[in-house]
Formats: sequence, C-alpha cells, structure tokens
Amino acid sequence: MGAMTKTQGRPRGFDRDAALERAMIEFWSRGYEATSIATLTSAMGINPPSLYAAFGDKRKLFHEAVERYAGTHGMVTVRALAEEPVARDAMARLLREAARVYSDPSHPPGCLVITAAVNVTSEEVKAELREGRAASKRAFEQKIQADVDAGRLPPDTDAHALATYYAAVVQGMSTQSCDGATREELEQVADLAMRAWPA
Amino acid sequence: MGAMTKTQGRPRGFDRDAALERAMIEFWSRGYEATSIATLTSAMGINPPSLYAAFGDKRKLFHEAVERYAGTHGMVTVRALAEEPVARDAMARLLREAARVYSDPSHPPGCLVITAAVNVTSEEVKAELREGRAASKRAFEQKIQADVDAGRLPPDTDAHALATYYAAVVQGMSTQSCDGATREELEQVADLAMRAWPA
DNA sequence: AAAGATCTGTAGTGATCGATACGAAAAGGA
DNA sequence: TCCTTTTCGTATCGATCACTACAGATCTTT
Repeated sequence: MGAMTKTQGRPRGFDRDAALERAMIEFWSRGYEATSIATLTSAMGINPPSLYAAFGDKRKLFHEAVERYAGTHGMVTVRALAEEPVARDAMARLLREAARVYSDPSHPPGCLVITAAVNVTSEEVKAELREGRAASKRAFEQKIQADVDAGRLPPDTDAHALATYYAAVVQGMSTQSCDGATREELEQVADLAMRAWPA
Repeated sequence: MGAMTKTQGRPRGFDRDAALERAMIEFWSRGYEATSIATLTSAMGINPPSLYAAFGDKRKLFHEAVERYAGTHGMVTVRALAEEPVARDAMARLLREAARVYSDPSHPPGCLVITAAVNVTSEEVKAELREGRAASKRAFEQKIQADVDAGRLPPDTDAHALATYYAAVVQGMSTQSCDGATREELEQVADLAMRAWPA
C-alpha cells in the first residue's frame, strides 16, 4: 500500500512539488478568490483535470500552498522566536527578518498568511489563515510572558497588549510592502517599533 | 438645465443617498470584488437597472462609496491632524480615534480605504485606494515635519520614517480589528505606538 | 501480447459574474 | 387628453467561475 514507490498506470507528467510552488506564488500574489483555476493551471503548466487529480480541489490546493508557505518563507519569523533566548532579541530579529522577506523582490510582497484571505467569501478559508495569525500572536505573548516570569521584563508588563501591538506592526509592515515600501523603510519601521519595548 | 429642480419623467422610486450608504457598507464589509451586483441590489433594495441608471456602473458606485466614506467615517482621523496644533497630540488622538471607530460595532470593522481593495484584480480600483493611503501618509509626514521645523521635535527626526511607521501601525490596527480585536486592545496598541515618538 | 490502472487534453457542465433589452408604469408639458 | 421623458421590474445577455465526463495515451501486471 503506502510503501509502494512505483504504482501502476500512466505516470504523472509534471513535477507535483514544482506545480505546488507555482500555485503558492499565485495565491500569495493575488489572494485565494482572485486566483482562478485558469490562472493556476496556466502558472502550473497543467490542465484542470491534472490539478484536480493531484490536489483534490481549489480549497485543498490552497491548504497545501499555505502549509508550504509556513514551512518555507513563513519559517523565518517563527525561527526568530525559537532561536533567540531573550524575548527582546527575538522580537527585534523577527521584525528585521520581516522587513527583509516582505520586500524581497524574488517573490510577491508581504505575507501570504496576512493578505491571501482578505475579502474572501469562504469562511473556511478566512478561518484557516486567521488561526495562523492567532497562533503567531499567541507565540509572541508566550515569548514575552516567559521573560516577564524570568524577571527579564518588569512584572507589570502586559504581555497580551504587547503581543497585540507587535502583531499589528507586522501586519502593517506587510500592508506597507504591498503598497511599495522599500526594505530600508520597513527596517526603519521595525527599529521604531522596538522603542515600545518595556523599560 | 442644472438649475432645474423638477425634471420630467417618472420620479426615482428610492432614496439615492440611502442606497449609496447601503452600498458603502457592503463594500466596506466584503471588499470591491467580493461584493456582487446581486449583493448590492439586495442591500440597496433596488433592481440592477435602477443601480446602473443612478450610479453608472459598479466601478463608479464604488468611487462614490469611497468618497462618502472619506467624507464621513474617514473624516475623524483627518480631523485629528487638522485640529490638533501639536503633531504629537494629533497622532495620539488619531490613533485613539482609529481604535474607537475601527472597533465600532455599528458598522463593519477596520478601514474601508485600507481593506476594500486588497486582493482586487482591477488595477484602477487598487490605485484609487492606494492613493488615499499615500495621501494619509503624506499628511502624517507633513504634520511631523512642521513640528521639526518649528523646533518642537529634534532636528534629526526622520519625518518620513516616522510617518511610514504610524501608517503601518494604523493599517495593522485595521487588520487586527478585522480579526476581532476589541476597542481596549486597539487602544493599548495606540498607546504603545506612541512610545516610538521622538525625545 | 492482453488486461487493468492512472494520467492526459478536449470540451464541456450548471452557476454566477457584470451589465442590458424591453415594455409597462408614472411623472410633466402640450 | 395625448406626447415625451424617465424609471420600473422581468428576463435575459455573453463571459467567466469551479469543476468534470470522456476517450485516447502510457504505464505496470499478468
């Protein structure tokens, strides 16, 4: 069953992983609803039946594209929280990384998780990305609260408010990059945002 | 001609202004492309031919809705810059006002100018709202630079960077409110954002 | 070589998109 | 009372949406 590496029948004529990469770029650039099946098949270099056979439907393809984004481009911010032991260093690095990747001209601007489901009708699709953003915000709060508990931050620090603030800054940076902000401008935003850090 | 107040022919059977208000709410809530003519006519209580006779087409109706928004709900932030003589007071008031109106449950969350053209295909529509955001950002920068010139802010203050930062914060607050942030949370974001103010 | 399984491109499905043709209805001007 | 003008509701238009039926092509298995 699952251990079989060669299956009978005509083999797939395209690279599934490369096609998913193209689909992710399209969703990232245009958002979920504005990216039509015709747009996707054209970008992926395949026909609709191949898309549906390989990915199920548009909704499932989007889900895989989000997972792919989270495992690649979206990883840099998560890594900042995981690798930096001190919350302040983690947040400063996260903002600088965001400034860099949001303005990287080798792919669409901004963050897929923040923008791709805006103005989308499907509540299911909106909920999927909203949960992703909520998870990031919770990670911010936990990272901050950990340093409050460790005495590295004042005991009266409001971790929830601070996490909401930095979540808003990151989302604002994403929107600014979609409006054409340069890396330098985003880095200035990142530096200014760190002035709100306690004590 | 234009002075005529009574024109011959069957009179319009609906309130044009009230219908425009309903259309604005729909665009605000769902964005430009996700708001269909069927959605609009249903909300406005009219049929498609009445909409097209009174407003031209969907694009022109959206333009009028944006103008209406700018003249009503969008005015509160502009007024903060106009009425407060000191830039710091103006920005603090603008952020507090944004926290209040973005979370006002009597209308859709967030800011129409920030969200309604996200993931929209029409470059024309995107450009219209982008220009609105750019105008706000320029107003921020001018307000800040005026206080630098007046000596109320340090001479090395980077008005452009600061304006970009506050534009990002406002856009982030709009996104947060669409994700369900409360007025209290947004007010905390506003207060934290003011910690970045110079000196 | 024959059979079974899977992928491929062509060519569609019904639903919905923005936008309209058309005739009946309702007003003012003659 | 007609005639003109404008708006009204009904019933569409072609284009595009996500999605798929179908038959030929290409593989493994027997």
